Amino acid sequence: MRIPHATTEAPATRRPAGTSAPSTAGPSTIKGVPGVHSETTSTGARTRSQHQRRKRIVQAAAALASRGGVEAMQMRTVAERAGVALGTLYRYFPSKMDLVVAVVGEEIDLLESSIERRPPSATTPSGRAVDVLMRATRGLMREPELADALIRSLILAEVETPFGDRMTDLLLRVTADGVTVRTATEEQFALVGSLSSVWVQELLEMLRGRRTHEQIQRRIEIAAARLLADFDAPPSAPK
Amino acid sequence: MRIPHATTEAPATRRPAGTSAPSTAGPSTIKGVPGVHSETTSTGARTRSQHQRRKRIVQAAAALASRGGVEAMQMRTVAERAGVALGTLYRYFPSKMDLVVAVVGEEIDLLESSIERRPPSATTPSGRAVDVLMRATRGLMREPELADALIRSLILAEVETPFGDRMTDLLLRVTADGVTVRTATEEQFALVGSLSSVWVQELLEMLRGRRTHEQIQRRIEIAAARLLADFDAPPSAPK
DNA sequence: CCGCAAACTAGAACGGATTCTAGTGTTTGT
DNA sequence: ACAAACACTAGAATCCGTTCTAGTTTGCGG
Repeated sequence: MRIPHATTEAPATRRPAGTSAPSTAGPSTIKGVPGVHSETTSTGARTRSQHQRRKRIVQAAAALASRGGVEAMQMRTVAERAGVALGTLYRYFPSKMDLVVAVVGEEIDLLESSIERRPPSATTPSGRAVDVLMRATRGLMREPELADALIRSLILAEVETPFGDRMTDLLLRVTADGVTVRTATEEQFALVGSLSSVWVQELLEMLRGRRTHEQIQRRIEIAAARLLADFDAPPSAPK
Repeated sequence: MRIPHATTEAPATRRPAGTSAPSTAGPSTIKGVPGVHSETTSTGARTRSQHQRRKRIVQAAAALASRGGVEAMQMRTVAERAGVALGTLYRYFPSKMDLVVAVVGEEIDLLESSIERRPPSATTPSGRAVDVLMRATRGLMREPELADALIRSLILAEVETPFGDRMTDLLLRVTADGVTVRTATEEQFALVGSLSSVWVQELLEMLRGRRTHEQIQRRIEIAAARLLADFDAPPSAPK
């Protein structure tokens, strides 16, 4: 029998030692959780312990990435810090990128709730859009290494990109009152999406050290003023 | 600033060991190398042979990338196909990314000369911009694997890449008559740059299979109409 | 022709992501 | 309670980018 390597802070797994189920808050669509092929009937306790394991992994990953960027976030190290075996880490996140995406998800959640807590106060739609984007920029740039890792990885993602889409949705909500992804016209969607594209690229330029905060703000303002002109003063509505 | 024509690089000295440079020298750290960019046969055979070697390398890389993408473009394989040793390959291109950048450079050269040969015929600046961007899109999508590899790699690049900049310059030239990177106002530059950003992101979406050719065209048109409105009908100069 | 320095070659070595192996708990169905 | 199924672990193995080593070739100045 193997002795539990107590080297890390979380030996884990021996005993889930959990409390009563708190009804598992949070997003139920967990991506890399093992045991997917099993029917839904299974497991109350297992799920919880797995939940915690996953959480520890993501936390360890974020901590490593926040200083040193992706390079510092090595799979072996993440596994070690999280107190799981490398194979287990790969069971939860089939690739490094999946792990990065998970970390990003948390960041976006943060921004979203921040905006709910304190909505943009500008009077014009484009003003509110700029507000949101600059707030997102500041939030991301608080941990440049992390931001760098996250942005790049998301752009690379083969499939779904929760980033651009969620940001577009966010912008849509703060610019056009009551409009959501489902009710927006093709044109509205394209325009807000374009603004989001511009922001992403500007962010990248900033991470490359080719933009200052002020330059980004200026350029976003210029782009927003043009792209969202119809939102600010709808042509169908007289002034 | 350095050279306007990065198409002629030459072997440079090795970069320092240790971690990969975070944001140091760009892809073309040119060091004192016998007149490579000169057609003059002064120093003779060596230069020419190096030129050819470089060409063979880039061709081999492009050929490999055009099917199979970046993954298929393995440094060992490139070296083998080009008939050079791995060490030599690394002397010419200090990293895989530098090689990718070189391949992209050729693609952009192609587009540039195509545009010189047959300039966009639309009457409005935004129309010409859309023309150029769609032509670039078609050109790139002719080799989707290659395009995918190139675009992603370039966006990921730590350092500056000639991609966005050259495209922006190109757009500037076809939209505002006689305006170049050096003479454009900050606003013009920001607007054209934004359009370029939108295009890049749309291209990415297409590569992800989330856009058709027509959708891209539509969205680019929408964005261009707004972003380049002042170019189409300058507020200061009545038509 | 000589010798030097840079460029080239073949191949080993190294590092990090990803995969594979074998074995040890742990959960679940009956 | 027992066995099949599954989650986990430690560690070896593999793949590919990059670096390093040692020896060979090439071109140029003298």
